[in-house]
This record gives sequence, structure tokens and C-alpha cells, in this order.
Amino acid sequence: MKAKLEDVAKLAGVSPTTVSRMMNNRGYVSEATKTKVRSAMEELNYFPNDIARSLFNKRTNLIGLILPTTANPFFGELTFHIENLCAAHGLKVLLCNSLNRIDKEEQYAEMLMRNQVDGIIVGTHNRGILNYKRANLAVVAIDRYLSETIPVVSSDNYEGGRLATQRLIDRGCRYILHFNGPAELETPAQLRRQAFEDIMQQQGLPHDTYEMELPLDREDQLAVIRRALDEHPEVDGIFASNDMIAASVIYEAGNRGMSIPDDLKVVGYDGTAVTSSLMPQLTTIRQPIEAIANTAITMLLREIEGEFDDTARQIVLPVELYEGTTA
Amino acid sequence: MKAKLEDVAKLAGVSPTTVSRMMNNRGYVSEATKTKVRSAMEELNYFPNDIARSLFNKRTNLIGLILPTTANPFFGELTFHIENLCAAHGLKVLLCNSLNRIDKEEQYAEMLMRNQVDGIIVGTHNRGILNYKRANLAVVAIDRYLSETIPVVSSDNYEGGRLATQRLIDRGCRYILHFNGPAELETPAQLRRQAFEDIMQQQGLPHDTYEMELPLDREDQLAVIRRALDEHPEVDGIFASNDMIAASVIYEAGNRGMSIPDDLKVVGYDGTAVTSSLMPQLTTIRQPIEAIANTAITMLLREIEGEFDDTARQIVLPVELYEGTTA
DNA sequence: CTGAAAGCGCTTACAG
DNA sequence: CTGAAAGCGCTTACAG
Repeated sequence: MKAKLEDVAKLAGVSPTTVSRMMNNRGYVSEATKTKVRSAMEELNYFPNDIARSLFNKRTNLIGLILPTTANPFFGELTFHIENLCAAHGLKVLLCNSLNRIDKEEQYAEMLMRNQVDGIIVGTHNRGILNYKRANLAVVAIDRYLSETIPVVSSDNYEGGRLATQRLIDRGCRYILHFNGPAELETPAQLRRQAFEDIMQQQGLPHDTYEMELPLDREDQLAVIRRALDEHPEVDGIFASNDMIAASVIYEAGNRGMSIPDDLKVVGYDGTAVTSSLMPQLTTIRQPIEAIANTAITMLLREIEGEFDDTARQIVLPVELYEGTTA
Repeated sequence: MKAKLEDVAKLAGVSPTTVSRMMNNRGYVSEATKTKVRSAMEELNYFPNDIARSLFNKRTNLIGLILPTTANPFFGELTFHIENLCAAHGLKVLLCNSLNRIDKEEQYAEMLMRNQVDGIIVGTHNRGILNYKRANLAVVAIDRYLSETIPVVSSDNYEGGRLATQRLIDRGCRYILHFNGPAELETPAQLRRQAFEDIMQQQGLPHDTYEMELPLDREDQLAVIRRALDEHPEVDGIFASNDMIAASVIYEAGNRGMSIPDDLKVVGYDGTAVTSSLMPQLTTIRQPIEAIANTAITMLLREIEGEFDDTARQIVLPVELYEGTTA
């Protein structure tokens, strides 16, 4: 069986209190005793039971991470950075892929509460949020408005939308289509669409926006893209709200014998490392993924420690245009 | 404060024992009592503390997942499927991105033991494995040999290597280079290399293998690729052990004015959904990611339940060639 | 410098 | 059908 603190104490000939004190560096323990205890730990191959400690401490150092799916490179990279930073802060990550499904989000929210997580980072719609409030849990949202009191970390979506749209116009596009997720008020990502529509309207240029539920598999994306291209044969520019969609647009354009960027210019969104590897030619808006992760963790830790600064309800990080050859 | 079982009991006018019995559907509780308890739970917005339950039950329903990084699409997708299946089985996933670094692997291994996980799925080298054994923990490896007793799930790497190599030869390649991770005996992925070298030797064709430490950032990969292309100007085919490397090869070939597939043919490896979206033209070997996840979970559950079937030490799943236009 | 006791929030024999 | 007691593996006042 697994050794427990009591076994260590017995073997070392001291009380459990003393062993506990040693592990936590609390109170005085003589050098002689320390040595005895340490060798007892070695001998028994002892590891403290963090479950028992958590129960007493009312602090698990566990955080929940809810996002649509790590299969999407943006979230896969975000997850990597978040988990990495957590590990550096002694936090452990319980991963939840909700696929943006409300039923899953609710199940996960309950699961996290039962597991006494110290905080939650949410990158999904999440209606279960009401429950968090009651539990008065630390929560940080990424690119989502969840409630008045939950801080939001996002990149500058309006600026991203503006940069993408302007790039297409500068390159001579006069008829641009935009692909985005469903119009929902809760996410700042809608600002990309808003920027697009604002600018096109200002310039008096024809445009249209198509919505697709995310995550969507490739075939479904292609169906929307085909319809859009069919409905707008004059199109000469596309602003896609993520790089996968942009890639599918380019693929479908190829099927139709359109050449990129001559016949059609395409700008994507996210600009992950994976995109840089697999599609270095794609012009896209780069989100500062690591900075988003960093900011989210920092805010969450502040909330957990109770030093939450009420003024910083929303943090917006800069994006940049990556100039590929597709636009 | 958070309500606890005792609060529910008091409000319902019963003993904690009865409330516990209800939650666990154990023993008899009268309908009348059930109703009282249920409404008390509602009123207090009660959620059981799984930490406390775990302490008693010696079962956390927590599993650890150690892999290089979810930022790599293969692992991002694998993680998605594993977590998803775990959720369906009532298991929770503690995520660990080790970057194949031994120090991190060891830290994570200890962390997981302290947290009393019921089992671990390992997709990284992991020397910390010795400790698992002592803790006599359920472990399943993905594409890694960890020890005699730890079952391994992998796809058919030799066949994958064979398919890739044969494809290149069939398309007329006579001088093929292979890019792979460092030659280490612990991973079945070395069989890809072996298949490549076996076939090339059989056919008496010139070939060479270059190793790169993974995960490697794009610039470092490109450096190896440039060196390889410089050293072998006669090369007409490349078999890369993952799709990111294949993409970088194609990129560098473009820089050199080589046209794909006329001057150089390229086959990748992994064939993730992300690759299908971003690089549908890439000829690659598709690993059955969801099946790998499924098999790993099934085996781990069996180990946890103690019904481990000793005969199934290694499970090899079929791969397939996806025929793109790069080879 | 060290230990006995109580308690973290649950569950499970054991009684009744 | 229901409850009092002990215990899961720790930690922390409180004594000494």
C-alpha cells in the first residue's frame, strides 16, 4: 500500500505533527529530527496526499479550463500556454472541451465546482456561469462576455477586423465577403464583423456576411463557402474569421479555377504557429496567444488571492497583420 | 459560504447519513424523506464536495494526460478525443504538456501521484515511469515503450513508413530523404524510419535520414531542412515524419524554385483534421487519432478496474495513405 | 523544539 | 427505514 504521513512518523519515531510541520516548513524542527524524517520519507517512497491537504486547506490549486476544443489550433496553442503558466504557478489544469454546447458547459461547470477548483478560465459561451457566481468562484473569460462582474481578456477584435478589411481594400478589393460565427452578443469577436461592416459601409462598397456555427467540420464550412461564392459571383475579397475557414475558401476557389490572389484575395484570422507552418502564405490577423494566456492567468490569480482590481474589467491586447501572399 | 452535507441534513431534519445514502443511492430512504432532502439541496444550492468523497473512496476519477504539447495538432486532436471519452466515462483529465522534457515529465509524474489520479495516459518519453510502478498506478502509453508491463497503443508505424516510401518510389522518386525525431529506441515511431530504410536498401536506392528534436520551432526545422537539401542536391523525394515538417519542406522548396510535385515529391505524417483543412493538397499518412484515444481509454479503464487482460500488451491500429497532390 | 486533539466534508459498517 | 460513531490523510491551534 501507499505510505501515508503516519507511516513516515512511526518509522522516524516522531509524531505526525512534526512530519507535517516539516513538509510545510512551518514551525521549528531540529536538524536531527529533519534528517530522520527525510530518510523515513525516502525509505517509504512517501508522497503527500494532496487530496487530503486540499480538504483541510480549502484550496486545491486546481483550475478549470473550459473551451470549445483543443483540436482547433488557436485553442490548442492557448491551452498549451495556459497549462504551462499554471504549472509555473503551482496550479493544475482540469481540461474541458465543451464544443460550445450548452449542455456540456453546464455539466463541466458543475463538475468543476464539485472538484473545488480555485478558479475557472472560460473560452466558450457558457450559460452555466450563473452557478459560478453563487459559488463565488474566481472566473476569467477569454473573448466572451459572461456577466457584468467577470473580467474579459481578448485581443483587439475591432482593430483586427479593421486591419483585415483595410488590407483587402488596399489591395484593390471592391466586393468583399465576411465569414464569421453566429451573431451573438456575448463575444467581443463580433467586433471583427462590426469593423468589417463599418468600413465597407463607410466606403460604400458592396459586402455581405455569412455565419457558420463553430466548431464546424470542414464539409459544412465548404457548403457555406460554396453558397456564398455562388450567390456573389462578383466577389474579389474574403475576410474569414479564422484560418481554417480561410484555407477552405482558398481550396474552393482553386476548385473553381480562381487564382489567389489575382482573382480572389483572402485574409484569415488567428495566425497560430500551426498556420505559420502549414500555410505560411496566408495573410492573416495574428492574435497574441501567449499574451492572452498570460493575462488571463495573472487576473485569475489576483481574483483567487482576493486582490482583484475592480478597474480592470476588460483587457484588450494588440493584434497584428501578418502579410502573406494571399492578400 | 458553500453549503455542506451537514447543512442539508439540518435543514431537512435528518442525519448526514441519510443525505449521503440518498446521494449514493445506497440503502433505503423513504419517499417522504427523499423529498425533504431534495428540496433542502435545492434551497441551499448544494453540490457535494468531490474532494472529500475521493479521500474516503480512494478513487478520484481523475486521470493524468502527459504529452509533448497540445499546440501540435496531432496532440491537440488526440487530447480532444481523450478528454471527450473520459467525460463520457465520468473521468476528469489533468493536462500536462511536458515538451518531451524529462525534468517536466518527472515533476508532472509526481504531481499526478500526489493528486491520487486513478491512471495516466502517457504520450511522451517519460522516464518518471519508474515511480508509477511503485505506486502501482494504471498506465497506458501512446506510441512509447515505457516498460515491460505498460501496454502501448500505437498506429501501424512500420506500415505507415512503408506506404509513404512506396508512394514516393511509385511516383518515380529515386533519391529520398527522411526527416524524423531523434533515434531513440523507446518509440514505435522509429519503425517509420526503419520501414523507410529497409525499403530503400532493398531497392538499392540512395537515401538519408535527418533527425530533429521535437517539438522544434519552425526556424530550427527549416535550418535542418536547408542543410539536408544543400547536402543532397539530387533529392527528388521527401518523407517527413509529421505534417508540419512536410509543410516546411514544401516552403523551402518553393524558396529554391523547386516545383512540387514535379521537382520534389513530399509525403507527410499524421494527417490530422487541421492538415486536411489547411493543406488539403498534402499527401500524408493518416493516423486513426480517435481510435487511438478510444483504445487507450478502454485499456486504462480495464487496468483501473483490475480486469487487465495480460495478453494485450500492445495494440496496433491501421493507418492509411491520403492521396494529395504533393506526391 | 515536539505532541495530542480536533476537524476539513464526506462514507460506511454497525446498531436500532 | 434511520442515526451515532469512526475514519479517509492531512493540518493547525493549543499546550507543554
